[in-house]
Amino acid sequence: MKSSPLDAAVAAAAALGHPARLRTLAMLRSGELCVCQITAVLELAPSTVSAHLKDLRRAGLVTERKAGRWVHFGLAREPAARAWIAAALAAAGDDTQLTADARLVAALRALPVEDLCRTGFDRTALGQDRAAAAGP
Amino acid sequence: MKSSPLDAAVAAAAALGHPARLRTLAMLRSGELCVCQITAVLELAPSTVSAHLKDLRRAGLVTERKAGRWVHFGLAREPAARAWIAAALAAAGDDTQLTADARLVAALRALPVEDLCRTGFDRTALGQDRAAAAGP
DNA sequence: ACTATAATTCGCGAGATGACGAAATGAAGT
DNA sequence: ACTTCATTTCGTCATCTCGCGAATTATAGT
Repeated sequence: MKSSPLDAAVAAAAALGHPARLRTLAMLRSGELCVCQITAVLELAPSTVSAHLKDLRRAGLVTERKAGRWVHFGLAREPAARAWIAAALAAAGDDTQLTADARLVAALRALPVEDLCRTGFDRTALGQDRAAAAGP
Repeated sequence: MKSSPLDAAVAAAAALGHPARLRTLAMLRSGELCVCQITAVLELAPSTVSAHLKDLRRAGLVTERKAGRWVHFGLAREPAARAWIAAALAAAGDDTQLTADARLVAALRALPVEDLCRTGFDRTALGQDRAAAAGP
């Protein structure tokens, strides 16, 4: 397997060239997330999200950490990866979609992971107090 | 027109996610080039190169300047574009393909454009002093 | 006008990509 | 062992991408 620097750069750029993957990277800025959390935000099938995360990992943009039943993903810490992500997110800037995702992620983090993965996430509860969302 | 910052970033990344387009951007670091010059280096059909350049232009990574019969392309000067290109070329680093392309471009620039576009470029003319370095 | 030619557009075929649901995998909890 | 459930893998389908050659457009020179 010969993977030239050019191929690596092309792979990284291609991985960034999809809204779901770019949104995922933006979400991970606030810390690690498990697949079900990312799935809840993107509103895609779990298998689809898993495939996207696989792409990001193969491009070296993301790290994978298995913790029991869940798999947590985080931003890769290699300089090349950080440069790519910085460039991409600087270009995306203050996109409304990304900021909405970030808000949703913040709400998600306040919930126990188990509840989220089981039931999905009720997006209508966002505007209100988080305690209400944690209720019945 | 519905072009969010996220869409723009995705488009830019997708444009970078192809070896021919990334090689083109690398070539343009040394200055403007016309389509036939880029075609000579990439060794693709003119229609294919034209399509790639269209992609790069629509992504805002490249500028187009018509000068008589020829169309000259150069790197876009917008900050966002420069950031993308810098990130990509830093990641590609000192790729052998890119350096070979750069050498070929240098030779091309020494020729009058008319001769090049007419006959294509005889790559064996480079062979005298460069074939050993370029490999078989 | 006429020709030559740089470049683009068009149409097509082959292959890659992205979405999904169903089934398989693997780690906890009972 | 059995069940539960988060995640992945697999099969499939629709769509997009990339390459080419042929036809078209546009500009320069005669």
